Amino acid sequence: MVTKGDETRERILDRAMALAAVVGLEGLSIGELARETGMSKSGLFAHFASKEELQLKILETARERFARDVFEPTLRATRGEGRVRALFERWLAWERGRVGGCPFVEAAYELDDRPGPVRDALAATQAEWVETLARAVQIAIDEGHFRGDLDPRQFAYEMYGIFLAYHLYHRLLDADDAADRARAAFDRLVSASR
Amino acid sequence: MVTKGDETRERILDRAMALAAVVGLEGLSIGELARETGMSKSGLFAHFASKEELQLKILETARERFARDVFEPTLRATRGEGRVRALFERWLAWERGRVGGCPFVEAAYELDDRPGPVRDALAATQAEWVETLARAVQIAIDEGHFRGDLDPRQFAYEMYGIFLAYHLYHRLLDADDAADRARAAFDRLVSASR
DNA sequence: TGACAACACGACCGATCGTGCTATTTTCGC
DNA sequence: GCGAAAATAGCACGATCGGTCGTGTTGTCA
Repeated sequence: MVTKGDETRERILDRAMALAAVVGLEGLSIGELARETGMSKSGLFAHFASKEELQLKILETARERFARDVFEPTLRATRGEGRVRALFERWLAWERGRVGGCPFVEAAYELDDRPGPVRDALAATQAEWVETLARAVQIAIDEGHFRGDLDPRQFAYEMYGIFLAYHLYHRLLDADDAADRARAAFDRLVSASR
Repeated sequence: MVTKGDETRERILDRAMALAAVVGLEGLSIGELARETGMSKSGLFAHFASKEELQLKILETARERFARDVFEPTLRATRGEGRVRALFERWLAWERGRVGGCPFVEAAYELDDRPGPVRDALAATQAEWVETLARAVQIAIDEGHFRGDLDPRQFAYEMYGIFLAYHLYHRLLDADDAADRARAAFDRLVSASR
């Protein structure tokens, strides 16, 4: 059953995820999180043995929500090119929909040079996501929507790049044509793949 | 003349830039930087009035070196497509050549949601860089290397995306084909622009 | 309803944070 | 080589860091 503890735990992770997207997984402090959630620091430690475990749990939570909001809904959409397009649009919406942008991207550039279990976990989820993208592209090839000699992993690479640029233009440069540019780039990528 | 103070100042900024590329501009601590440079904390503070000023100086230093190592050498290269290609290659080399990757990229995703003068300064340099790229593309158009109806800013956007993906694949995913993928994507972009 | 586990708290630890102020050393023009 | 000026160290500050401990409160189930 779902106990009281599970609920507060969820509440904490919810705040923590939003906070981490702004200040980073490393910049997130237990004291600040306690203040934000209206709890005591020691109250938090009852749920998470250490800051590192909290960071891992944040990533895990983000992973679940990403799967729920971005990936899974596309399984009901058309296979092939339609699904690839749906993945892209939902990915953009995922970034737009949360304060601080995509927590994975924020963490990626923060942790890329800091060895440890948190970095490993993050790298694993991102590698998994890249594979997921490549698989969707492969299906589009099999369906005959995309060229037979198309490299699915190269497609995933470029798709990721378009997303990263979108993130930067949107969040740092405050460019309001960021989404237009992203879609234009993606359309070009798709067209060249047919 | 160049005094003793100027030298240590340079030395400090050198270390600080490398350090910040790993732990971030915010994660960089005065104490750690003092230890790294073999100075006392107060000794550092004689050079920088505050941590924020240090961060600004780090960005300024990075900007100078980027201009010197990436941009300026291309001015002597061919105009047009050749220069655009040279910019891309030197950009990749810039990332490869320093521990922690490109300090601008690291800072970009760290500061995008933290208002303040440091974020503003960073956003300004990146907007400037994007404009520089777009200008180089415009020249390639004028030279007849690229299509007349090509949007230089869209080109710059996609070029930036390819770089960002390269950074992520290289640093986080440890993909050793990161450079190959980047060049393949860039070649595709250039070909489609002719 | 009573017993027990789950949960949360306040107080506190040593370390480090960024940042002052003052004293000492080092450098450099004369 | 002397004296002023620049450069650096020493030391202390309040705040906060991640984390521990003992205790009280509260929810859950027999």
